[in-house]
Amino acid sequence: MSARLLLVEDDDQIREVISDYFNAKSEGSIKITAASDGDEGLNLIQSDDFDLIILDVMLPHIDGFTLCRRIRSKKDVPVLFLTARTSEDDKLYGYELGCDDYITKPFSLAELYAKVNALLKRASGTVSKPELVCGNITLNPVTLNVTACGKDIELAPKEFEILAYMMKHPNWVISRDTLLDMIWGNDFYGSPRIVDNHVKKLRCALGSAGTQIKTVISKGYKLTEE
Amino acid sequence: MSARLLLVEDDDQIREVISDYFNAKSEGSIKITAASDGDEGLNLIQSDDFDLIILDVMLPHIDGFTLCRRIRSKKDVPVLFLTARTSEDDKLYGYELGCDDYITKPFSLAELYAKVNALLKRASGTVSKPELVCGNITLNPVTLNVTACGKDIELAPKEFEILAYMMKHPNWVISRDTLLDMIWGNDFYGSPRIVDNHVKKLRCALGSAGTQIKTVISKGYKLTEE
DNA sequence: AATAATTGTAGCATATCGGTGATAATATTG
DNA sequence: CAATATTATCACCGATATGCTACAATTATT
Repeated sequence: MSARLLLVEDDDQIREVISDYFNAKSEGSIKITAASDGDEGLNLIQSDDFDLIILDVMLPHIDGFTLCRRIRSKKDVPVLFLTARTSEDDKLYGYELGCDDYITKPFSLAELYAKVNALLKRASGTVSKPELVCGNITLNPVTLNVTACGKDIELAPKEFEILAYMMKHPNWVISRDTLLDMIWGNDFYGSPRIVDNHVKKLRCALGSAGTQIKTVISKGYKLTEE
Repeated sequence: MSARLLLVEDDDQIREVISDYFNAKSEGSIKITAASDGDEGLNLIQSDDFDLIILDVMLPHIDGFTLCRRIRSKKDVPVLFLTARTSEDDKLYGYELGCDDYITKPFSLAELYAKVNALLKRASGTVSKPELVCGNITLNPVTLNVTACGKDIELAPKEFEILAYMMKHPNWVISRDTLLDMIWGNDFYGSPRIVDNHVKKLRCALGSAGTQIKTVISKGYKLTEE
């Protein structure tokens, strides 16, 4: 899958960091064009086609939401907002996000990358069913796709179900018994150690994102964003 | 299920967006009445019955927590706070939530909708335990997460149980024997000094919030809000 | 039916936790 | 201030929980 992104961001440093990261991580399959202000961004949108636009809410001269509306009047392209937490909360939450999404600063590049991939996939698909995202992992309950660090992952059924349950309850400490109840059902009378086993395989399958599954001794497991 | 909601929020736009969303989504089964300031809200509460109140913490003239206390003096109705993240965190933590909950901006309308439904269900049903808060410490009996000064804390089982017991009885002086009974059970015949040991580790784990556990000489321990 | 993939079991290695006792530090009492 | 009682802290080792591996049993696929 190849995609073209437009990044509208006034801070030179951030622009560069994001561009570099995406170039390296996607190995060229994602191409980023950068604009430093709204006008430049609008011009690029008219002359080029993009699959996704990353938009800083705080831009000089024009704010991201206004720019977004202008973009929408020309093209129907998904927008991912970059926003600082306090200052733009109110506007953001009054804004009808539609099929868009937002990410609040500070954020990790990996997180941004994961979210972008999720949005791209969502946009290319049919329905805009919300995708579960937790740190570097995404799980789509409709398409049943799982990605870790932007890459597609194949999971065995049990592994998938465990991950899905955890993704629905991020940061919850989930006991082995709970998992046995929810996934195996009431008619399973084996040892809870079986959960360990599948969790182990799940961690492996997730690669470096496997560390997001934390063990909480004597309690169970917990899926975290890091 | 049909429910009446009161929304107290000064921003016209937000009020409208929320009202519209709930009307559309619930297909009329949830009726929202909106108030733009605290006084109007109080009047409505006296004249009407509501199943849930959504309260912006930042209101002109009066803050949400104060308003909430006044509401409580009249009616025992669950309250959902809307709060921006950084600015109101401290107050929120110090506030005894009771059967209430809060949601931080920015949030999606779907998220708010889900939370409201959860609260309504909880209120109509029996009980679902809310998060315990004491000073800078929070403990969620459902997710088993513990935070101190806003940061997630990892606790060993015994430490967790001791803290949980104390959080359920803030400001009580709890004897070592009581803790031994409640946590170790009747089949423990060692020395009560063991409690000291775990309390020590607990204090360490809590970092600067560890000072909230006070020793009451010859009596036991006490968890305070400072 | 044969093969492959997945699931469940068992056991050992390893990390973490819990309890003990001694000693230091602190508070209380006379 | 000295004597006493109470609590804090530490290091140690046994107990417990988890990670990991290999293999058997089951199920799905061809």
